[in-house]
Amino acid sequence: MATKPHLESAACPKIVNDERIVLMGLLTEATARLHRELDVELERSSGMPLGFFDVLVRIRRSPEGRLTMSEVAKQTVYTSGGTTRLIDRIADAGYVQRANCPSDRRTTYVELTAKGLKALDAAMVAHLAHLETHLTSKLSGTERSVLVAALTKLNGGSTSCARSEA
Amino acid sequence: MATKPHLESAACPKIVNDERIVLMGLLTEATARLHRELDVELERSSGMPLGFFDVLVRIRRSPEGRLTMSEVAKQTVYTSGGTTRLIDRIADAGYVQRANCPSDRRTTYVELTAKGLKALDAAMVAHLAHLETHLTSKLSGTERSVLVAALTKLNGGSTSCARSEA
DNA sequence: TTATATTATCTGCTAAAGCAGATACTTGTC
DNA sequence: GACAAGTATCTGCTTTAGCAGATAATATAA
Repeated sequence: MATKPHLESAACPKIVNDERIVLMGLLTEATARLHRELDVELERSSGMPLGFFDVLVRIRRSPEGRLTMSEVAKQTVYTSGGTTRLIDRIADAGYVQRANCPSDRRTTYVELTAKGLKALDAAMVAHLAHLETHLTSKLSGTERSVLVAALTKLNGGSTSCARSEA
Repeated sequence: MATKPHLESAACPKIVNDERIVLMGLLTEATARLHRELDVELERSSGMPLGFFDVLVRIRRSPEGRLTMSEVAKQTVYTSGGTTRLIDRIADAGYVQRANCPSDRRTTYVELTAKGLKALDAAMVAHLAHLETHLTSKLSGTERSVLVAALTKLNGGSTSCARSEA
């Protein structure tokens, strides 16, 4: 073995640099890196994992102040089982609580506790600074708005917020 | 208990819709969703997990046709331990092999096997079609290029490929 | 040279997340 | 009303990834 590198590809020499592949690669890499950096910093400054923060923000943003388990799952792109345990952990930390839905006994609401709201407000301040450093300050205004528009499209047009009139 | 929703936030009512928060949320959600969809489809059409594919592409794209473990870790944003096991799995599947570095006995190269190259070529065809469906067809040409530029900046300017002359 | 610091990878253990099936409830049809 | 189909959530089990420390090799300094 110890095959010398530089095997020749059957199909095409540099299809790996196809725009689509490159774009997806960049998306994956940038998001993962950002996630890593922001999680470390948020945990350090506020003691809250980024995964918790994401959920709290989405609940806070919801018109009713609460989301069903399914809605959490959809927005976070977790499976239902994953969501169950994620919410378990956030509830163990005291930030959210489950509540029954009177009209459909299958569904469970997740809502912020007073402690969760307070923790969210505190984490928000720190997190905005971290975002400024790692995300927004590195992009121009045009880039930011094109990004928002493009990512919104990718998410199917609406993302629980920030729906423009177009 | 059973606290009524709509607690009032101390800081600010709708800071959760701050552009920075929204942008990050979109990035996370879009990437996760895309990853999920593409992984399912690639696995179905080529039997290859997207995580394997990502690594194979990056090795293929490297000038030497091989990457060190550290380089794989950096590009995939995995820890060193995570990378060790990811490469173990890809090697178990027969797609890559480790090779020694003669000049530094600490470093290990990862290179494609003939089987890996073949599998990559096959998966590429299918994956490009999936990317077209879920990613590029949903965006305008301008959006795609702004995205590439912006994400490249976020990754620190160079991403092992696609460096423009600017 | 010898000691010290740094770097590259791997390992043991734990936490997190997926999958598939279970349970409980609701809806639609006859 | 009763049955079939669909939906919402949870559980058991397995895979994956992180963390922190181990090992080994290299680089730096005295």
